[in-house]
This record gives sequence, structure tokens and C-alpha cells, in this order.
Amino acid sequence: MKPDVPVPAFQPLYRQIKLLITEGLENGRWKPGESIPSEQELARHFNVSQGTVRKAVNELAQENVLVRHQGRGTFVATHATERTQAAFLRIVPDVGPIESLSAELVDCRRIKADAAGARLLDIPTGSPVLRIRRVLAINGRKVIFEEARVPAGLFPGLDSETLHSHGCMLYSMYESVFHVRIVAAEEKLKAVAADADITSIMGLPTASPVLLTERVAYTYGRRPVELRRSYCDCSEHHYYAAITS
Amino acid sequence: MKPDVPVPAFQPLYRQIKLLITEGLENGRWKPGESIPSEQELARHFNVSQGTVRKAVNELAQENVLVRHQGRGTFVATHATERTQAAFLRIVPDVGPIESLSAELVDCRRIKADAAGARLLDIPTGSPVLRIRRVLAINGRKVIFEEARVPAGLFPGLDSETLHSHGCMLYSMYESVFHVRIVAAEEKLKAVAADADITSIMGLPTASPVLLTERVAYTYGRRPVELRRSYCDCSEHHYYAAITS
DNA sequence: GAGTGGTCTAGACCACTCA
DNA sequence: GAGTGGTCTAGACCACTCA
Repeated sequence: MKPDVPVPAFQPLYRQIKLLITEGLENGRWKPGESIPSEQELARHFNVSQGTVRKAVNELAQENVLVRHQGRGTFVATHATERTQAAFLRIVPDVGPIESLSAELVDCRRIKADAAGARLLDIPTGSPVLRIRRVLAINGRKVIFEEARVPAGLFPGLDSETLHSHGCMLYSMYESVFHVRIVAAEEKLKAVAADADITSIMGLPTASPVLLTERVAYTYGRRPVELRRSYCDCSEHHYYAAITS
Repeated sequence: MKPDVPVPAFQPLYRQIKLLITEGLENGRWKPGESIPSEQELARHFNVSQGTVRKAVNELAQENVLVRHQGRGTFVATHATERTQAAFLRIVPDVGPIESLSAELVDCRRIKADAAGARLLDIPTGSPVLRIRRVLAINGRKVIFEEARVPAGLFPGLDSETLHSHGCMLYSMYESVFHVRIVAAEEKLKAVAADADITSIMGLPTASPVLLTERVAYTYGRRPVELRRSYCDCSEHHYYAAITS
């Protein structure tokens, strides 16, 4: 019993089902925050057993693309809610929890992709890119200065006003306004001496050591859609990582 | 059908099986690098279905405590092989792969646990702790200075000679000599200015920014067994992290 | 009480490994 | 060819949610 839709060969059935579900997410068939059909329904629709659907959904849930709720259903993950707002933020206070998180826009400009950035974003060098710079405050204290770059083509009409009206929270705005959902990211961290721009914005002594994080963020299908450089003042905050392996 | 061994209540069967398997790993019933019994055998032994064993083993495999090999069996993960030697190292060169990794011992001393360290290691303040300091070189270049602290009681007789005879590779030595297997860790990262000790050992300019990583490493059952502070020269290397959520 | 996901079983067949 | 883990099915019952 195979689903009656063309799928790549040499894949276990449940991977094919996973791909089909991912396609439904990509093309907006099921939207962030909404529920997808029940396992039983999906099994009937794809003409496979519930166990096979379950295995596909489990993998997507583990990748935080879907969220399961026993008794309620399975939902498309979202950056829109308070709780999932900062799911990608790895900076935490040395003591105590994050009680508030706010962002202040520095500027938003249209620039041209340089060679390195274009390669990472998989777009032509020189194509239009939006550069968004902001300062993040944790519990009222300015901690992070960051610069994000995204292909302008994916975010038509994005400007300072769009940013202000969303409190300058990027991933929830990407998702709700432009239907671009961030599902994974890779980060490279370095300790560097802050340059004058950064020390003046953050109110730090000249050449303070700051934690530089370079991120590539991906949407469904591991397509890169954002580059980000963050500079974190580590005097009362740190980057948290858990290792299993 | 329940296993005929006392287990905590209110746990799904497969979690109870998982605990029983973990106990077998802890008490050395199955040793790192060895294979555990097949799913069929475990299912017979615990008197549950193969599917339930499979679910328990899957979770342990995902936590990198066990390693599955189709057609060969399921093996206890180990730090002893070349490939798994540096499974916890997150520092990589900015360009190119890690071709060689070597460690040079600075010193190994017996000290007393300070209050903060004792709390993290869950031992009494003032109890004996071994402090191991070493320099890690990646592709022949000194990149990381680090200091590890472990409860002396867990590592009887550990000294410079033990370290030298294992090339100063800690986790494989913990495992093969002292039967302490590291299975998980938490890390906090900060950018700091290097002090004189570090700049002289690493050959860096005064007060260079370095990446400080503070690690707590855990053995089975999430029992903390090592604290570590690493200082990384980030001029040609970075810390790599993947984010999913 | 109907519907959801979570657990558990039993059994089939497949892909891979190794003697 | 025997033994291993990997996939898939079908069906049962449970825990949780919500009207």
C-alpha cells in the first residue's frame, strides 16, 4: 500500500509520509499554530497504517516542526506565542530566569549581498538584502547587539514600520507577516574585542571582550533564509548549550 | 506482563525497561564497546514484547548511550575509539576539518573542593578533588587551555603517569581505567579577557579575548562527575552549535 | 462520550552482517 | 543461512481533553 502521490524512491514509507507532511507545511496547507489532521485521518488519506504516520509525525515533533498534545491533537509549531517567542535565544542571565525580553530597532536598510553572505543564503552576489540591526534587552538590561540579513525577495515591503509594529521580534514577524517559518539554525561562536560601534551602542569600555555568534537560520527543507551576527555582553549573561553524544 | 524485578510505579513499561538496561550499564554488566543482548533476548528476559524493548533502546540510542548497527547488534557507546574520542569537543577550525588532536599535561594536583564546585559535583565542601590542567592542540596548533576537576574518590590512584599513558585524553581514560562513562554535559560560554597565566601558556597578547567554557559533565543517571573550565583562542577556531527548536 | 495522542502486543517481511 | 536491527501492519487498551 503506497500513497497515491509521486514520491522519491528508496525511502522508507514513513520518510515519504514525512516529506508529504512537510510539503503541506511549506505550502501553507496547515499554518503555524493550527492543528494538522489526526493520525487516523492522515493514515486513511495516505493509505498507510497509523503506526507509519506516527513515526513520521514523531520525527517532525522531535525536530520541533510539529508539537503533539495528548488528547488535543498535533499542531504546527509557531514563534507567535509568548512561550515560543525566544526558542532560538541561547543567551541567559548568570542568575535568575528571563523575566522580560524586549528589542529596540537600530536601523533597517536595503543593501547588496556580499559574496560570502550570498553563498550562505544561496542567492546571487549583489542581489538585494535587508539588513536589520537591533539591540536586545533581557530583564530591562541591554545585552545583545545584532545584525540580521535576509533576502529582500522573501520579505516584500518589510521596513522599519513592520518591525515596530511587531516589537522588533523577528521570527514571529517573519512567520505571521511573510509566511517564512524558521525551524533550525547553526551557530558559530567566538570571543572577540568589541569595535567602537558596538561599545558605544552597548555602553561598554573600549575593546571589551564580547561573544560573537554567527547564525545561519533555516526554513523547511533546510533552506537558508537569514544570516545573523550577534554581539553579547557577557558580564552578567552567558550562552547555554547542552551536549548529548 | 510486567518484568519480574521491582521498578518505580507510574512509568510506562518501556521506561522501566530503559531504567533496567541503564542499571546494567552502570553496574558494568555490559561494558563500553561491547554489545548488549539482541532485542529478542531482552524481550524474553524482561517478559515484554520486542516493540517495547525497541522503544527503550531507541531512547538510549538517541541519548548516545547505546549505538545501533543494523545486522550486527546494539553496542554500549564508548570514548575509546578514534571516532568517538572527541565527541564532546565543540571547538573546530574556521577552515578545514580536525585532522589531529593532541593534549599536553600542564599539571595534576590534589586540592580541596571549594563551595561552588562541591555543590555542582554534589560532594561535601573541602573533600578531595583532582585538578587536571592541560593544553589541547588541534592540527598541531595550541588552541585550548583547560582545567578539569573531578572527585578524587571516583578516580583512585589517578596521577600524571596515568594521564601520560593515555595521551592525556580524559574521557577515554575515565572510562577504560576507572569505569566512569561520561554521557552528557552542560556548558556555559562567555567571552572574557585572558589573564596572565593563560596568555603565557597559549602565547597570546595580554588580555586577549578568549572563549571561556564552563562544563558540568554527567555519567549515567545524570550524576555530575567532572567540572571543566576551558579557555579557547578564537583567532582561527570557533565553537559550533546546532539549534533545533 | 467522542476524539485525540500514548503505550503495548504480535507477527510479517526486509536489509544488512558475518561465518 | 542464521541472526541482527529496521519497517510496517492491525488491533487493543489507556490517559487526556473538551463539549
